[in-house]
Amino acid sequence: MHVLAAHPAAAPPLAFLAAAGGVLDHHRYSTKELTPPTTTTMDSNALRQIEEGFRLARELMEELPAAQNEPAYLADRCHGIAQAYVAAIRMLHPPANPPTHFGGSSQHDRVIPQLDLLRPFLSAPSAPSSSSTAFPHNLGRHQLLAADPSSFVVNASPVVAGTREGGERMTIMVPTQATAGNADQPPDDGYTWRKYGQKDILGSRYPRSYYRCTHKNYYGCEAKKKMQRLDDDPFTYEVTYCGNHTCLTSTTPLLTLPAAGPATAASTAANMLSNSPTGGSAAVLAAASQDLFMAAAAEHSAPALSTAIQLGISWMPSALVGSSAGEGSSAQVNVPAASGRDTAEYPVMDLADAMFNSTSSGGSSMDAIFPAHHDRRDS
DNA sequence: CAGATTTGACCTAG
DNA sequence: CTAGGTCAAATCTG
Repeated sequence: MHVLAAHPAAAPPLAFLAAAGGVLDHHRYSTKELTPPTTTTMDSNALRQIEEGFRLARELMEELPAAQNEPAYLADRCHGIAQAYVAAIRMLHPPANPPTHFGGSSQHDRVIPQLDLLRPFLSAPSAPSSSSTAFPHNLGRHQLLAADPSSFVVNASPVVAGTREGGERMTIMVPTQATAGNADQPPDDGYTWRKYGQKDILGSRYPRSYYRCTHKNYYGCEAKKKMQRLDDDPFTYEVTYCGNHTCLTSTTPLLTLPAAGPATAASTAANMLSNSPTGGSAAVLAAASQDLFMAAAAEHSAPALSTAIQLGISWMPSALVGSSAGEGSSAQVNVPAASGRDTAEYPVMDLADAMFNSTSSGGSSMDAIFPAHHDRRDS
């Protein structure tokens, strides 16, 4: 089964939109190209579990304003939601039926412990209080999800700074993850980057690293970022994003789903949970959880899908929006002006990461998948 | 072996 | 000329 994914050029990841204030344009994120659920024969119990998860998430959304200062309560509620989905995962993808993709054995036992990683987000004191906070729209979702929202600082609004190329540039401060083991890396931002240079910067203790989108050669994606540790805080990276992603990477290229089984997309998302290559990463968990919403919705019905979009991308990031709901909701996302691929239908499934980030068996899959764009010029 | 990273050389705006 | 940004060959890695 193929999910063809016409894709907007620079549309922000869904979770990011929600994180930035729950802004979601349902027209932009049309569901028309979803895989029809009619061909699946999902276990009705699993469906009920998914619906239960949606219901709990909806309740939590409604309670959020009142309960925002009750981290323990929120954590419990989230745990309940998570358990509903975990139950669905188990039904859809029992251990006795190991995945054929993402190359691994079932490790569902890891799911629940990973979910606990969400707790720090829920108990985070508050979101950045600046009412002028603006997020880079080309920022991948994982970064927002991975970073402690209390320390996630957008250092500058979109600027046309004195860079050589001009254009949009946004700088954010991203804390390293103390629990991530490898403190040399800031949280994954959901896109795949290729380092193309490193430079010692005058007056800076740490070198600056230059990255471009891994898929530049396939999509002509001009997105770039620079990362540099702060002199006075080595545990914080200053990340400057330049340009928008025009690739299909973070938010769904076309792909081949696992061929068999009643639970294709959902189980794929489940596999992301189970077989995350960066195992234990809250960012990956969050992404996978989001994708689970999307996947479940894709296999459900259109109305449920709408709900899934609203809930699936909202309930977790809302924790990141934080207690200053009023101010937080004022954060605006500068969705790029619609043009060309910007207006394409936005697929809800987000399995690209699974392909590009979660499997090493792809080999020359890019050639097979994107032959028309194969204009690579460098190694 | 393909793709990612490293790193010195090169380019260019100021 | 200098510093920041990019290129590309060498090297590493899975």
